[in-house]
Amino acid sequence: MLFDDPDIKETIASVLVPVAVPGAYTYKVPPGQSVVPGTIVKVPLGSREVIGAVWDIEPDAAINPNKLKYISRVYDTTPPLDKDLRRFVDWVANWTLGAPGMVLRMVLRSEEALEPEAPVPGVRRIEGAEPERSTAARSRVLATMEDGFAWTRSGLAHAAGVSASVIDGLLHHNVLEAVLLPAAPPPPKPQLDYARKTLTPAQEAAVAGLVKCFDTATGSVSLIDGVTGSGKTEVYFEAIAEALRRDRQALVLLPEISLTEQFLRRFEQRFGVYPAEWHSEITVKNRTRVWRGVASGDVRVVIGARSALFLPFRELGLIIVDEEHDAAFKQDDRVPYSARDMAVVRGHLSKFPVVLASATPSVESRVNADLGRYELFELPERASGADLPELDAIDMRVEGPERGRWLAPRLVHALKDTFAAGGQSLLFLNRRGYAPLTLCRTCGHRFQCAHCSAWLVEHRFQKKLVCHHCGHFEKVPDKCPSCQGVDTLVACGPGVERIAEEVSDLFPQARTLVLSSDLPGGPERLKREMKIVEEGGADIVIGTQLVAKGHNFPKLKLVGVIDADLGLAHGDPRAAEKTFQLLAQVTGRAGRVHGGGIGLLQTYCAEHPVIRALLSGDKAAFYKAEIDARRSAGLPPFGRLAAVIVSGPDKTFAEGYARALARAAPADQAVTLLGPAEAALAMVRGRYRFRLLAMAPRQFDLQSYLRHWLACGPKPSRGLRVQVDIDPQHFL
DNA sequence: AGCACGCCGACT
DNA sequence: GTCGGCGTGCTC
Repeated sequence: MLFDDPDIKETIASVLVPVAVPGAYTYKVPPGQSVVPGTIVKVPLGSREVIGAVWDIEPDAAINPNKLKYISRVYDTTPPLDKDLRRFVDWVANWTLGAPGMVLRMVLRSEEALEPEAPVPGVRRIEGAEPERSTAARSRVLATMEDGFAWTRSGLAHAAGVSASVIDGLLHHNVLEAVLLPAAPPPPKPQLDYARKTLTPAQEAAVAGLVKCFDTATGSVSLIDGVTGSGKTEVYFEAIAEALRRDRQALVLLPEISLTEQFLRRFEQRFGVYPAEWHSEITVKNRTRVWRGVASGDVRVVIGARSALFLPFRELGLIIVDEEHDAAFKQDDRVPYSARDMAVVRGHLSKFPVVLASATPSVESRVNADLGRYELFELPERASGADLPELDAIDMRVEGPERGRWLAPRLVHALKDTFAAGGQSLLFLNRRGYAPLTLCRTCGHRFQCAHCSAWLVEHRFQKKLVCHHCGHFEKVPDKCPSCQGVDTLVACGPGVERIAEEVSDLFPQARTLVLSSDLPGGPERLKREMKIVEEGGADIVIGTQLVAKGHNFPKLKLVGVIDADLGLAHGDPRAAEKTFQLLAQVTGRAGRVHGGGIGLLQTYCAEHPVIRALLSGDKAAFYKAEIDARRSAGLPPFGRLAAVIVSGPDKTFAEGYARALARAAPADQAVTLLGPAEAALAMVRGRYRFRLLAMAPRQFDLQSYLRHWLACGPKPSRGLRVQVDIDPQHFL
């Protein structure tokens, strides 16, 4: 036999397996089979079989040849992963200090897609055959089939307006026969000139600039900074059209699944077809279809969540990251990566343009634009010509409401006027529940979470006290657990439920609606209510941060922010930035379509740079203040870096890596290497911008510092975890 | 004794 | 990431 011949050396290949091991494993290639780098294979690993990809066909001499196993299957109908994608996987693994196999796992997320496409079962008329007994339903089916073509069972039932059992009956009586239809045809291609909109001069300029980026042989990054309603989407569409014109695929990354739906619709209006959709909640069938289509090139445009960045595009030529400042682009579990940053990397490796867009860019992107690393396109006006909302602060120390009320008189007046004029108002308060703190007026007892030190938030609708940190909840007791006093508990401070109470008190005739993620009815009800608001079926809406993005509210005239300072006081070094982004987003919704919007911010510190920048509309002032503030706080000035936490048994490797990073970093990147205990302290003091993912269970010091953190956050797990939060721009 | 659970190393 | 081995501690 061929492979017994000692003269013929067996071919071996290194294969990346989807497990957390540092590198590729070596396998023997079965005789008669051939693989190339990128070929997807199935290999035995321990007691199971896993999907992996050939990473290298160089023999690795270090492994005992007797230990080598055979590749058990070669997926030769699936195109091998191309060089750029393999480099990208390695790059991300290297950046996140993760195992390359774990990154590859994100690419191979649809095992079904590797099987050759199965033909679809269908039915066809047997020529000349007539049913013994004809019924109305049967005749409708036969009439529908007049053209002689084969149909799918459910498609035919639907078209003829009968149930599938009628078809089964006809099959049984040999009037129809079962046939196999060729698999679904590729999806229709977007039509470049289907409905091109007239663009404003600013939009045209941005489009022209982006089109030029396609000629940059090295790839480039652009930042579109456009106010809410400035028509960023129309600009993306023209960039996408350019990519398609150049026979390249395009990818649009959105931070949240809930935003995809309206994006899909708008894409359809522009290009006449729906783009492919990719996120964790699509069905297995669609997932398979999109994965295959992207790899074959049949799918030209994908709209997706961060995981879409790892799809095996055949000829990707553009990535657009919408709402680039959004923290949802960061993945915290498994491989911790920032999809926005890794999109920049993927574009760099494959030399195509990447577009970051936001009405409130992150500080690091703004700095990159200021330094000329990114092209900057500004869209300062609304595309509809509507004015930006007029914003004003209500200083609660001067014109606050009476005790026990939360809406300042001026805001109440504005609500009254807006309601009288038939406009819609939104009261924004980023605090779920009725009241953030409950205490006993007799003994001062405060309700605290048993698992962490956070206050318990009263939820009056649900009659519960809930910890918003870890999810713990208990029933609202009828007497104080400390002094046994009856009816002594008082709610302190407002939550959306309490604001709603005040609103129905003040405006009993108005249609009010609370939008908060924790209300009974779940996501479906929320979706319905969003729609009601969209259609103008509510006069006063009280909402938490989920009203900040997504749906467009055309009738919205007034936005009142209840506690504009909320979030500014926290230790989070990004607090100012996050607050600015959130408030700019939510107030930007007022008068978005028809203009004439008003925003009122209730605040206790009207001089805060965030509030001042919001009121003046001078974004540049905000960014300047923020960069200065970080500098004087000893934080890395450009919002890019921060710290590398090293913990776990394999410290040597991570420390070596961290030192190399520190050495390679330019002078403006204060890379700091912290041991676990220092890291814990630094985090408690809010000195560094990093997140803790997990840590080795044996790090006692760290655990005692962070008991609270651990009680609420991710479970400790063994092994090495390192979080690097550094802009990769310098390392490209 | 029997097994549930957590820890840990191995996986080519 | 997943499996299997092993020790600990608790229950039918």
